[in-house]
Amino acid sequence: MANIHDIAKRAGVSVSTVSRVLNHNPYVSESKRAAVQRVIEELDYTPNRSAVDLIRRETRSIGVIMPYNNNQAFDQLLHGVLNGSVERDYTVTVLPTKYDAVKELDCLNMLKKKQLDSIIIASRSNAWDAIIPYTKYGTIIACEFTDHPEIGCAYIDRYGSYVETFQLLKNKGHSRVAFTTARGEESNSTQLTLKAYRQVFGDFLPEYHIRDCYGIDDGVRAAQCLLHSDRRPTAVYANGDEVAAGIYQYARSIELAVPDDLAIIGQENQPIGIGLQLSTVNHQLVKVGEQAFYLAIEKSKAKIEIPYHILVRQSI
Amino acid sequence: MANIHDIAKRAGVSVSTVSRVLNHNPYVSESKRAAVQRVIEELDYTPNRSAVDLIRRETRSIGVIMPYNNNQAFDQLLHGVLNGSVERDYTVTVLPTKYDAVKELDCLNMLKKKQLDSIIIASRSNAWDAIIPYTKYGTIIACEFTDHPEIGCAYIDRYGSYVETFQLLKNKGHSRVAFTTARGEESNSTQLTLKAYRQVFGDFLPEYHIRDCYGIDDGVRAAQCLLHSDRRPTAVYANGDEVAAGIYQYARSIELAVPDDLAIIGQENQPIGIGLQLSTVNHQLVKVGEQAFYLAIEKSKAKIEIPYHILVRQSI
DNA sequence: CTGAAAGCGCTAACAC
DNA sequence: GTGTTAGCGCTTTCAG
Repeated sequence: MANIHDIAKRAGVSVSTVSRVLNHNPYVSESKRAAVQRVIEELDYTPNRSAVDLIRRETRSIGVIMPYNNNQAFDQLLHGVLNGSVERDYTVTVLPTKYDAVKELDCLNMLKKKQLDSIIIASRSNAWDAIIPYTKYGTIIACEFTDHPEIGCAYIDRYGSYVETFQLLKNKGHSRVAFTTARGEESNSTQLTLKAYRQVFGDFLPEYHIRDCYGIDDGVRAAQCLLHSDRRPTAVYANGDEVAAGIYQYARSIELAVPDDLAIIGQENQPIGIGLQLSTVNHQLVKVGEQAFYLAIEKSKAKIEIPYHILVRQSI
Repeated sequence: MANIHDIAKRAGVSVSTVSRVLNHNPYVSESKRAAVQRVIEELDYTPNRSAVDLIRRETRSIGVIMPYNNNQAFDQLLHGVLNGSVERDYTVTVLPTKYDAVKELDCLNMLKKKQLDSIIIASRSNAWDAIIPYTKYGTIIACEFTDHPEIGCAYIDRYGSYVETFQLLKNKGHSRVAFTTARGEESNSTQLTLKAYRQVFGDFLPEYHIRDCYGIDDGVRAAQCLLHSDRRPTAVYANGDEVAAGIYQYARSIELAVPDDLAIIGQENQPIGIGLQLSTVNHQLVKVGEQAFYLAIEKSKAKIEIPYHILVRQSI
């Protein structure tokens, strides 16, 4: 493969001139520019990206830390990041961690290797204290709120969203309200869900909290646990529309009417919920991803809140 | 940031020795190795990845070309690729093209820039003739069969799968069979679907082919077109379980019984189909992705077929 | 075992 | 405008 010297020699100019035409530097005569351009095409030359990155000290590529990629919510987020990357000609690398804290740190270390300019954390396992030191090596953007000054945030007011949703259910006369979460108390979302629940309803039966919910099948499992209880809940707030769909389906299968016997509301406005006419709260994760991307490339430490919308359809 | 020279100086050795310990070269005395190691920790040193890539002439990172990331099928494939990458310590970059042929070529060009060692094509817009030239710069793996000797393939026998599915429907007594596809004739899958259909049923009513189907809502739309026709189909083969779910739902909403009034079979064994007990043909896209990954890192040009499975559940 | 030295391919002062 | 030159941070002969 030809390099910049080959081009220079063949075009009868210096490497600086070649570099200048490559980088659209205006201080090149039209004749030399044309000559260089011609040779570039003749030799089918393309600059070596590693060499450019090395000397420029940046890669124009960013990473997205997410536990899984086969998850609707993370996928929406990634979609937003990709939208931005296409727009601004960045490259995005997906960094799956499966919630392994050590692996997560390895990913952050790519900043130090100068392999990535910045990293967007869709969800994390490490405490902020363990993450902060890496801000020394590159930009770190969180998709949740944290007041640490070194971290830019594109976040949703989850606590507000959860409180508002539970309040909505309460206003509709529900007092026995169950809910599902993905992870347990180690998760920020779960913590906020619990806090919001207590804020609205006070204490709750532990059996009203179903964990490890990700997809439809988990929703079915949740419904099985919930709907045969003596104190069957009259409403459930699911942590995603797929989970909500599973609950819906199981409820229907045992002849419960939605929303009369059981009100259901999900999250993220996913396709399946649209189809089933399930109410949902749309956290606009695609927008969160887009915003996170822009914060990342601007090396911003701003805290940007993305508004959420509660969509009331047939299921509550 | 410290570099290899700083480490060498401070440890009282040459850069070669530092490089050796970095790369676990056995020809280093224990004492020097220890000294170097200590300084590396003292100075919190990590090798610069661009410099390493530049001189090694490889990046240990691969790209995945896919039109969208918010698509269940591509997502499964990507998931497989990521599985492999975690295992073998590679990095994966997602290259969304939105089926823009020019953008697709730009992505392939990352091989030439030496930014990526190889590229997996999940779905393409360009003809093979336009793609082949890039094999000169790196490994290209396809997730479909092509007999070109320069391209490694991890593929499913789609034609066989489609024929078998249509035949299954025919054996069950269906003669009015409709089907959905994502893209039109420019797509390989669509072409094979049409070919398989003709093989089993001979010619068909154009109205039995619904295009642009990706999610549940497209399934609903397809059902609306299909189910009010004079020659209403008695079965439909959907190009994904989400689409199948949309069809299922609409059918139920107009009081059609599944499978008695309408048989439905989807593809990819997606969560929604499991929930709805829809029959499906599982093309094992995660395995396709994993296999594609291994072909990529081994720079293999092998053609590996991944078996598919027809899962008969309640809907046919 | 160890070190000197020659690059990898490119950018960016700096001098003309 | 243009060329010379000094790196960027690393690996890898090649001698010793």
